[in-house]
Amino acid sequence: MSERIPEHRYTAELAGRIEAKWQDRWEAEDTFRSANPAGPWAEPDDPRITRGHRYVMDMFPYPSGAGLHVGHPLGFIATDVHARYLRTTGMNVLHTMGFDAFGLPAEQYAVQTGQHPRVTTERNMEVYRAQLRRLGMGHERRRSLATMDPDYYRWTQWIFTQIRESWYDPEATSRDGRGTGRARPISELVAELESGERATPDGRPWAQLSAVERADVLDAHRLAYVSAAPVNWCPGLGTVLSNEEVTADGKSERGDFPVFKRNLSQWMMRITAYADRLVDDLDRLDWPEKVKLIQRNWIGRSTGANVSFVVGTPGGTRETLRVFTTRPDTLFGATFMVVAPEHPLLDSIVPTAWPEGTDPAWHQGEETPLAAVAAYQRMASTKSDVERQADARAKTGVFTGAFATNPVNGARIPVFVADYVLMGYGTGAIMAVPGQDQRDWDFATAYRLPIVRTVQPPEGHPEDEAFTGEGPAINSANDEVSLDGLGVEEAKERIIAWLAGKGLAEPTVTYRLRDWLFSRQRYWGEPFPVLWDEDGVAHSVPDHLLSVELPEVPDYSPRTYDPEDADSSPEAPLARATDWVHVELDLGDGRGVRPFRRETNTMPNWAGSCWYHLRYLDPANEEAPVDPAVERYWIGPRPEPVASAPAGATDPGGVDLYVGGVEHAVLHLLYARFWQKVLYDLGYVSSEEPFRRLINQGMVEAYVYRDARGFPVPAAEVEEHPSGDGGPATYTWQGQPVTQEHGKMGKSLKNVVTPDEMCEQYGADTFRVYEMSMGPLEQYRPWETRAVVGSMRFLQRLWRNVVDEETGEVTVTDAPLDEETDRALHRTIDGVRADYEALRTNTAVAKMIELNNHLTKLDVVPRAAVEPLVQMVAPVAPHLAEELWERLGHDGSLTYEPFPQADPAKLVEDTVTCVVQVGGKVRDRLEVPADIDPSALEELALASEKVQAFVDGAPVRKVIVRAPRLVNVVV
RNA sequence: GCCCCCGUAGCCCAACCGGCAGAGGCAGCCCACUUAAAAUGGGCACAGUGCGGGUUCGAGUCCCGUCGGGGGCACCA
Repeated sequence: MSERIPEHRYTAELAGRIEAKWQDRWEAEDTFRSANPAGPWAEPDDPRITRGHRYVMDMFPYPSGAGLHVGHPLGFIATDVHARYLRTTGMNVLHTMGFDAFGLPAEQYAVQTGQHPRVTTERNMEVYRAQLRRLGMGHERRRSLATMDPDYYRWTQWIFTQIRESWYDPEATSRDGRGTGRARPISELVAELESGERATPDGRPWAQLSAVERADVLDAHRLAYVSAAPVNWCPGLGTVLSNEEVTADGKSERGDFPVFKRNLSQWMMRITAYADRLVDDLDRLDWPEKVKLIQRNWIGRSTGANVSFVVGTPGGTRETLRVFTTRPDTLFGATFMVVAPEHPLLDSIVPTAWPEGTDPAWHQGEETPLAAVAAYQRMASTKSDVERQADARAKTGVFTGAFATNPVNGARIPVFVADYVLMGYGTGAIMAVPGQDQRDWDFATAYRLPIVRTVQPPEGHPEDEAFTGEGPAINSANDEVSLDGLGVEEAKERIIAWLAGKGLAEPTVTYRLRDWLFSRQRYWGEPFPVLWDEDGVAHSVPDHLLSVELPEVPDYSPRTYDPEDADSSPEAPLARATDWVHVELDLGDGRGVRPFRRETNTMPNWAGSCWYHLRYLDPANEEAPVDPAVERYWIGPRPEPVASAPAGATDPGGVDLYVGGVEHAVLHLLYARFWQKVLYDLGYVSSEEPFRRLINQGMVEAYVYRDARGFPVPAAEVEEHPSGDGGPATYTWQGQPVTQEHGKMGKSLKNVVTPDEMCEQYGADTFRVYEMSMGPLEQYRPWETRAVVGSMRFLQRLWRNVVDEETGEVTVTDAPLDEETDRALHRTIDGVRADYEALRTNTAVAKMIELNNHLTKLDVVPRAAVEPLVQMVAPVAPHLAEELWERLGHDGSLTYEPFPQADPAKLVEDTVTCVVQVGGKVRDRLEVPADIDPSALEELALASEKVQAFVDGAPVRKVIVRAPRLVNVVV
């Protein structure tokens, strides 16, 4: 250490000592402990219980082997600052941190290093814990959890069992009595089937069904069930994936491997049963509109009607072809129909020969329709979804040889098969209305099919395009009903009513959302609490036998394949643990000890994060995932709905503040909402939503510097050369010019900066202040190490305002504040409180710097000003604040010291500067009493010499007075 | 193709209900301290709000168009 640096200067080194001291102290004193009203940790007498409560939460991290870079803690610091602020208001504040320890990244890292995932994950968690501790996080340690702990996943498995042992009854009254639709125990369904109150699918009495048949009936209702269906198979990851985990271009979200559709038997969760509530309840949440929109798009609710068409078969019988349409009003314009290549009706309606007189262009060069359809199906089946989308422009298809009858006009219309119709949406069949749908128009043009407009396009609408807009119906009448002249909405209502009267249509809602594929063929996840008996019937593991612990296996790495090998099949690593798989158990169902085979799939990593917000509340509870009274206290509905909620909405409950990245807009946030609603329906929780308020923190980006070849160069070694004339700066690396751009922070871009480096060079408090003053929490912002020094200087000045750098003596005076300082102090308190309240930490820091700079200019710093400042700084720079607080002569932590109060009397100025405008332009400024009368002010303004000069004798048309700040003279 | 968000000093960002464009920080320049440099402290300068219209007494703020950046959905019937 250089002897010229004053001994008691606030350097990184001193900051480091202070920070370690207070971190030890907080831990030893359990400073951040919050109180529970009930459950194993009940402390109902804690005075905070009745003073209000706040639950502040972060999306917990994956403990990856790479550790944290400076971008990761941004949200964590923001919630820590907010939670620390809230504690100064006397409230009971819950803020903790856990780990999303299961899942692909942890497993892949373990595979790379050749060690058990538990070992590497434990180690990574230790690194994370140390890094977060070093940043001064006020997390409540006893509430921490990791999803891989058997004590935790015991309850994940328990919840799975609840979901599997339930079914969705759309007729049941909802729990709040305001609507219909609720999950109910499967036992109630069994009772209905047993008593005959509800008929079995084929009408036989329940008692006559075999065990397997009964299981099939129940599986059709269970909220977690096994189904054989086309799923996303990702050979590169060796597992199947949910729709949410596949990107729009058909790659795995993690790893970017190709994904193929394979028909496989997999576990599903019936999230579609909750589609309506998942959409509707978004209105009751205080979430970014963007995230709500993403969820609405993903669920993709669309209302319309199913309409039945009659199709003749080669055997002379008639089949019904049902289509889904959002535009039943255009039915008179339906001139052909299209079914998806996978449509089951194709087996029965395709004739052996082409009908007389059909256009040879429809035959695709095939001798018979059977051959043409088979060839087309073959072609379509070899194309992946991605390829089908890539060919989106060119419409292909073949005539099936079959004709349907348009129910409104009896027209005989041809049925085509084409891959622009998807089996997975609606009914897999459409009525094609080329006049009002551009895709149908394109197809009709290519196949020379008739086009009838049934909505009048406006003038100037191109002749060769479909018209999809609003307009009066035309060409839409038969003997019984006419739509002509009606608008789209009225026309829809009238035609549906007419069709419904004949049993040909019913209003229908369809969704883009599919059921959630819930099984994975990986090792590092929660085992399913499911046993298969010798008949192939699945049974839930009884609750008292949970948890079903992950077995040790000789090789836990999954079997992965050539990423392009679409024909490979998943193979669960747990299947290799044969001793674990085969068990003999008594399920307590009266059938005694029987042999079972354990389910060998594991849950996706989303399972653990679906309910961790509940477990944080009551982590030591061994009777339930969470004590109901504890849940109700912390996250139960509040009396007032959120501000953005529509009239009449009630508060759904949930975490008071949840902060995390927007990348979980679907996935985690959708899945967690679904589980919460099931648990709510079953009566285990009082809150209908997990997260009442959500904020997406922005990403910390970093500058990327590239050389002439375009390769990134180490950002830390780049030199900046400001241009003399105020223009943009230039940059060099080792003397050669390099270009600057924004990018992510990452190893390959050579621009990673870690929080550990920042603590080393500046201290954790400086790092926290810098991150919080870079801009609004939601915003993306570039990291700039050079700029961190500004935050350091602020804390240094604050230190110096209290402590003599040479002697270490406290230098504050007990003299009263001068008027200016007093006003500045109260203005700052008022502003900073509001900023903390609204999570505008960047402007809070600016206000504190301003006050501190003012104090710096005084000869001696008054205690009465600097003590409140230290308190205000505490949420962002907690260690420094604690240290100064102690040196100022206080005992104990200032964590719970009440936030300073602004005196309203000191916020109002005696005199203010009034701006006088002439024609909207500022022409004069007047010092006036703050409570000046508007007419007196007007008089004063008009009397101003400068105003007189600009008015220049012109007649004054109007004077706008906004006392006391503004007068505008209009001439 | 459709939808959403964002454009303010060289850079990161403030600006409440439409009312003086600037709170704070970085970089720059000057000064003090220093043998010198760094660090530190003090001071100074810098934009009329991407662009074009409109509403208004008055627009960074509201409306329309346009350009640029970011994101979501996409043969969804």
